[in-house]
Amino acid sequence: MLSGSCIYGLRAAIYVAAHTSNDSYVSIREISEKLGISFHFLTKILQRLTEGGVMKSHRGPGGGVTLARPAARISILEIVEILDGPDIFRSCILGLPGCGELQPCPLHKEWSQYRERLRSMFGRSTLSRLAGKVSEGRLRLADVPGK
Amino acid sequence: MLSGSCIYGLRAAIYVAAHTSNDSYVSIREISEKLGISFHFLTKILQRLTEGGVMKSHRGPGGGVTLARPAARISILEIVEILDGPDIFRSCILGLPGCGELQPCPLHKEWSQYRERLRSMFGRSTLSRLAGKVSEGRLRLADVPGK
DNA sequence: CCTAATTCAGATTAATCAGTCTTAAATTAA
DNA sequence: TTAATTTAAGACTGATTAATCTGAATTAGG
Ligand code: FES
Ligand code: FES
Repeated sequence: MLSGSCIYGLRAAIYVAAHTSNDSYVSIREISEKLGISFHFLTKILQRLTEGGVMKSHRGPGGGVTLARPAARISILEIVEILDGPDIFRSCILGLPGCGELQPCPLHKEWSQYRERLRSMFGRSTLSRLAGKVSEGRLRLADVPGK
Repeated sequence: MLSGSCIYGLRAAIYVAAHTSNDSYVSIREISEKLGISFHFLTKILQRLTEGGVMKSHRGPGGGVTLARPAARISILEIVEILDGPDIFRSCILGLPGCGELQPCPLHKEWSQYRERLRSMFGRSTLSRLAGKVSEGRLRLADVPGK
């Protein structure tokens, strides 16, 4: 469903939202260790989120990344569209070009409906709500829960 | 969402359902040309569908593949699970192991709901209904509609 | 029996994605 | 100014998937 990069980016973003307060920076090294993601790989993914306007970064001691906006105004839809491209919510389930514009495929009616629901569900899921769940509840972001 | 092989397999299966009557065989060459899919690649995909019990094949002149059962009793869910594995409707959206068994991730509640809806939608979509749409309506299975 | 048509099987290549490694640039603090 | 810390950038390797190619096995028809 989602690419590996996208999954890592989402988990990292939720982690940052849950572990940052008033614009403090979290180092990529810490995120990679806590979530069990390769450091260098994660660096590139977070760079793309920074370019995409979801995060901002700072170099040097005490640096790292943090959210570019309040977590309540960042949806996972935005992150998914940055990392996997905006077409995953627009493309044909049978891989045919021009879904919605040209002749539909036999699954178009059902699929486009479902696709739109998933999109809006992603749009409603903000980082603050997800991070809140992680902080308060008994939810996990990594295989071995390292808090 | 679905792998390339799976998309090809679905389109081919719908094509067969729409172009076969009372157990006549359709050659893989014909399917590959009409749908614009590499012949040898499609051969392997249809082999897996044959092993999976969805199709049966016959060699020699006049041979080819055909559905192993009436099209009304083959759902695209079955095809997807053969070609992409049964886990795509069971796995965590954040890629964590043990979805539904271990601690849930922050998106589990929403995701597992939509996942189940998609699964049942696929289960309700039989080859006969889809092939019917293709035959009667103005729907397409290939980029350049070659009937 | 012979030939053409066809699926089956395996090896090989190409492309994409995931992950690693090395070095540079920026920043902070002593 | 120097050293330590951190992200940025790019080259490189490895794994998985997609696609191609070659040849064998099976079958129908003359
Ligand atoms: S044309 Fe296939 S889903 Fe829209
Ligand atoms: S644990 Fe993530 S979707 Fe179930």
